[in-house]
Amino acid sequence: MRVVIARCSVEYSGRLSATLGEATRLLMVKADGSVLIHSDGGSYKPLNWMSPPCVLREADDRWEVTNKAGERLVILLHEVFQDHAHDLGADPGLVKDGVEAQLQVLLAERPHVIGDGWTLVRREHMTAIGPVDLLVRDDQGRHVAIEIKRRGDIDGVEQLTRYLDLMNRDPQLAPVRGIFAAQEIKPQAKVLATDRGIDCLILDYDELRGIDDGRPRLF
Amino acid sequence: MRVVIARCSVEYSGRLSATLGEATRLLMVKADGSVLIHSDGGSYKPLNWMSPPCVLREADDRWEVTNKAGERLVILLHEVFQDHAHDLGADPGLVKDGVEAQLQVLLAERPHVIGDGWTLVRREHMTAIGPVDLLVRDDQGRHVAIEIKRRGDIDGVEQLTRYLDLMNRDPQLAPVRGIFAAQEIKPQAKVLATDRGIDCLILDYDELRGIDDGRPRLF
DNA sequence: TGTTGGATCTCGAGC
DNA sequence: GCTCGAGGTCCAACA
Repeated sequence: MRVVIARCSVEYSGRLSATLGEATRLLMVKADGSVLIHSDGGSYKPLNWMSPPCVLREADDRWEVTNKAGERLVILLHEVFQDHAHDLGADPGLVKDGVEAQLQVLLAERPHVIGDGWTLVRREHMTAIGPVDLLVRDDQGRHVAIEIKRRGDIDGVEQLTRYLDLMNRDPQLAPVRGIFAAQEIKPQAKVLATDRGIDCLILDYDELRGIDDGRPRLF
Repeated sequence: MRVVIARCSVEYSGRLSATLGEATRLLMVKADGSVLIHSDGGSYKPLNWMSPPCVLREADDRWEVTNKAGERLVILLHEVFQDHAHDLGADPGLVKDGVEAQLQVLLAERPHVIGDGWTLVRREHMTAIGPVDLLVRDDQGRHVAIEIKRRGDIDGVEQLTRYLDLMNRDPQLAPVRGIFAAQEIKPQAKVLATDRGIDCLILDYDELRGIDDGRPRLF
C-alpha cells in the first residue's frame, strides 16, 4: 500500500470520459496495482480510480494506469507533498451478519400474523421459473403465494406476477392469490401490485422477531 | 484529510452488523468526520466505513464514530505505524462526459433517423408509473414510445412493456407501439422484445452525433 | 463461465 | 426534503 498526497490533475477514458482539474488529493496505490484518487469529502467512492487487474507505469511527473479492456487513467503530478509505502499484509476480511433471509424464516414461523387461521404450506415452493418465497393457505384453505423483499420494488411485483401466472395454471393450486411483503414498499410498486390484485404487506422486523401478537395490516 | 496506518480491529453496527478481525489497515479520516477503512486490495470500496454526517470521538486506543441514525463504528487501535494529516482544500470535482442523457437528446433532435416523417411529441412523457424516455409519432401520426438505454437489458424491455400497457389504456394515445433503443442490446432482451412486438434499435453514438439533421447549426 | 439480484450501495435529477 | 433511475455500478451466489 502506497499513499501519495499530491497536487494533480487526472484524465480517465474508458467506459466513459472524465477529467479532474488541478487540486491536492490523496492517491492510494494498492498491492495489486489498482489506484484510488480521493478528495477530502464525498463518501467512500473515490473521485476516480482504476480497478485491478491493471498496470501502473510511472514516469517522473506522470502516472499512467491501463488495463486489458483499454481503459486508461492518466495522473499528472504537479507537486508531491508526501509519498509513503507500508506493507499491510493479508486481511481477514469483513464478517457480516445476514438479515435478509431472516424475514422469510420469521414469517414462515408465524403465518398467523397475516391472518387468523393461516398456515404454512412450505418455504421456497418450486415453480418452473424459480422458487416462491412462501406458499401458505388462508383460513378457508385457499392458496396464497408470498414474495418477500427487504425493499419492495417494482421488479419484485413482476416476479410475483410471473409466479402467480404459472401457479394458477396448476389445478392442484389454483386459485392462488398473491401477497407482496417487504419492510418498505415503493409507491410505484404498490400501484402496480394493486393494479394486479396483489396485496401489499409491510413487515416490521423487530415486531416479527419479538412479539407474536404484533400483526401487520394488509392494505 | 488524515491518514493513519495501524493494526486494528473494527466493529460496525447499524444497517447491519459486521466485524473486522485484527490486521494492519489504512484509516482515512476526511474533513467532514467520515472514516474509511481500506485494506491492501479489493476494489475502491473500503472494508468498512462511516458516511457523513457523523462524529468521531477519539480515545487513547479507541475510535468511536457515530451518526444521527444510531449507526456505530468502533475501531480498536492496537498499534499505530503512521499518523499524518494534510490540508487538501476544496476539490473542483469530476467532470464527466454524459453518455446516457446525450443519447436521448440526440435522438429527440433527430426522430427522422428512425423513419422518414417521424416527429417528436415530447421527451420524458409522464405515465402513472414513471416517464417514458421519448414519445414520437410515425409518418402516419401513430404514437410510438421509445425507451433508451446505454446497454439494453431484459429489465428495460419489461419497463417499456409496462409503459405500453398503461399508455394503450389511454384513448388519447392508443394505439402505441414500442421501440427499445440502446447502444448494445443483449440477445435475451432482443428475444423478449421481439416476442412482445417491440422493435429494437441499435444506437451508434458517434453516428448520431455526426448525422446532419438537414438544418443549419447554431454552433 | 455467464447471469441475476442485492448493496451500510452512491450519485444526481426532478418534484 | 424525498423519490426514482442510473452507475466506469461492484459483488457474490448460482446455474
